Amino acid sequence: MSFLFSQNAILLSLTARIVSFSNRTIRKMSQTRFSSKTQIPTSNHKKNPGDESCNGGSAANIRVFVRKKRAKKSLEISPKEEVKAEEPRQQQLCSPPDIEDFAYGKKCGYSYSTQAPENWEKVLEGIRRMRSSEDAPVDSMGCEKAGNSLPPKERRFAVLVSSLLSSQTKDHVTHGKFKCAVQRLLQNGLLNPDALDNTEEATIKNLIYPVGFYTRKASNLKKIAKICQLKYDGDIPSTLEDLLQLPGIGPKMAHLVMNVGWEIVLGICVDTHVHRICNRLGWVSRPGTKQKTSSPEETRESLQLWLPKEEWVAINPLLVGFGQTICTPLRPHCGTCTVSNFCPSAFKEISSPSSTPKKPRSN
DNA sequence: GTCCAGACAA
DNA sequence: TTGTCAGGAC
Repeated sequence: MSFLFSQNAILLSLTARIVSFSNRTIRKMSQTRFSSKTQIPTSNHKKNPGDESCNGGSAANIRVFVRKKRAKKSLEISPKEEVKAEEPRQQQLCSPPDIEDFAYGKKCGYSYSTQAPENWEKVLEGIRRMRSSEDAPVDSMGCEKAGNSLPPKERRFAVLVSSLLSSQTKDHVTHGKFKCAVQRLLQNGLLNPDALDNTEEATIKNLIYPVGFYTRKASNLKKIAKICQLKYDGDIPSTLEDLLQLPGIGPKMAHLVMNVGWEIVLGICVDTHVHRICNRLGWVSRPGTKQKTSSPEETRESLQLWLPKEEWVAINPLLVGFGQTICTPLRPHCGTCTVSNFCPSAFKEISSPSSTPKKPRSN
């Protein structure tokens, strides 16, 4: 009984996590200049095309790692050293950017627009107000809430596992299933790499069912556990590039885990909601054009050039929740959106007849 | 039948 | 770039 209570307590205590984390991050960022490890990792650091030297997380860098990852036919232990040997890094060819320096990209000769869009602060504030009720699925789930009461190493692994399980799910339908899956792993003592590594894939699959793509996720979880055991002493990788080497971890997840697991802000975690909303608002564009960005990675690169770093962590849950309830992919509820007057895309897509925001299901 | 969400393979 | 993955809502 007390065991079950403690499990529930862990899950319940997760809610406070993101608030304290965001506050800590903002405090930390306002107190310190960027160390080499927390460089803003955008391509605006490049002095010329092909110069990957400035940071560990530019979109170009990520594309290189993703290509390498895809080139691997086997998903076994990642060739971390090999990758690093191929691409020796020099630190910081460009000077570190100021948080306020929106023109930083221009300084480095990059062609993305570095102009902060007009009224972006009013829009963000308006979205914050719309989101104040915290009724979006993202407010009650999310990997940042995982393993809050665990020791740091286990908490980081829990964050990684939760990220993997929660991704690629239709949130308002499946977030209950996701939470149950994490809880089942926890209750079976499987929220650590050692146990997970020694558990049959079929068992993991049964425990995480019915989260989306459970078969592939079970397989990836086991591989990740093995890699963490063998290469990172039971911890998770601490750099963006090493995280990207893990099976099933792409740019979005890697940034999320760096932000939440390691509390190191290397970039904005851009998922489909952030990507869609930033484009609808006209906040991002393809380099040298006014066209919409074509991928979340391109959105991240463009957004990072002007959005102050204080907002980098908070913008994801803010826009994800907004995208889940009001600025939905299909039939956005422009009628109830209080910032539609600032949105160039408002009322241009077919709105739902009622124009009322979709309430997330509470399953 | 279409959509969703992110990684991956072809 | 496109299809696949899982399965429920619409």
